[in-house]
Amino acid sequence: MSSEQARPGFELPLRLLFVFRVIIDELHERLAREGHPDMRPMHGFVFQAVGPDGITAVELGRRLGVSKQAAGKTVEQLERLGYVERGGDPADARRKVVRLTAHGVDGLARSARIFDELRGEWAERLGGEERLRGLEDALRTLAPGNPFQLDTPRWLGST
Amino acid sequence: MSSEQARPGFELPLRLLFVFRVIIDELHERLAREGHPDMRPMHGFVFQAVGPDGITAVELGRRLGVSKQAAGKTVEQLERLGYVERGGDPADARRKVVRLTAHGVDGLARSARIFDELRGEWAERLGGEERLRGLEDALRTLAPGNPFQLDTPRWLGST
DNA sequence: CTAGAATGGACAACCTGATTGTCTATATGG
DNA sequence: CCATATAGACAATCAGGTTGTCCATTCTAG
Repeated sequence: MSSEQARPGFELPLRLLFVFRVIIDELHERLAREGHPDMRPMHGFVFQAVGPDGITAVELGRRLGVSKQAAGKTVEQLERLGYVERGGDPADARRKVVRLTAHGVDGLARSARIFDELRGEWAERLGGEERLRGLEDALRTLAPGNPFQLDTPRWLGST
Repeated sequence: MSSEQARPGFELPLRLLFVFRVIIDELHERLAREGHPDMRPMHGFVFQAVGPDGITAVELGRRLGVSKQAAGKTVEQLERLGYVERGGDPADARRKVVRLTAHGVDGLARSARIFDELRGEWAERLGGEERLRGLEDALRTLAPGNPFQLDTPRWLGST
């Protein structure tokens, strides 16, 4: 009985990207207000990869899906911004371990807190936590894998 | 009665991006099999902007959120790949209008068809067209705007 | 009608972020 | 103990984007 007009197939992917952008923009707007105006969308992924134990440039490159040189340059920038620092590994003189500074830990913690706040707002907007869970579940159903390993940077860009 | 464990706020955005990637990868895998191995994620946006009437480099740049020079370079590449061609505008000697070639129209049509096929598969995976509509509606609720104007390329990249 | 402003396009220089290739130093395992 | 693998540094290069400049054409006020 309903009108059952077909929706175009490109709507879903466009919406997915658009909502992602809106969310990330909102996150970084709030981060900027809380003392992290230099944080960029990619930094969260890097911080996550660095983790509490630190990481080497080579391993970071692997996780992010880029060359070790590219990972090294990213680390240099983050070092300049005061988010990470590099130190030698006493157990292996070849390795230089990248670790989060206090500032980096702060940025990571604030990101997590803001994401959780935002999640509450999304749930409210959708009319309840259940709806939000339903959304997340639907997305998991469509793409069950682990969404973490992101080499996404240049994936989109390549014209 | 349910366990009600809190989900982290970063799950949703990560899932959104991940599903987007999976969808776009699937699209381009099928496009490659159908004679368009050179099409890239960005091309769809460009084709859409070019449209049936053609467009100038300046206008394309505006729509894509990049400089006219960048838009011009993109057009050069698409021209080299045989997707578009440039011709003069008899009504305005300054303008050079970019138009889709037959090959470009074919690519655009196949993209639309594949997206629609994929949409059917997603609906089935989710357990029905209604579920898919619910997903799309939820995304619209979270970010109501027009998802089209995408300057997304370097938005993510900026380290 | 015409002079000045606005527009479309081309060209050049430069920046950034990535890539590959090469080199050295250090570990590791047969 | 030597051969191989690994971590990191350095250099050259590339791709995609930006700004700045210039010219041709069109539009618009006087």
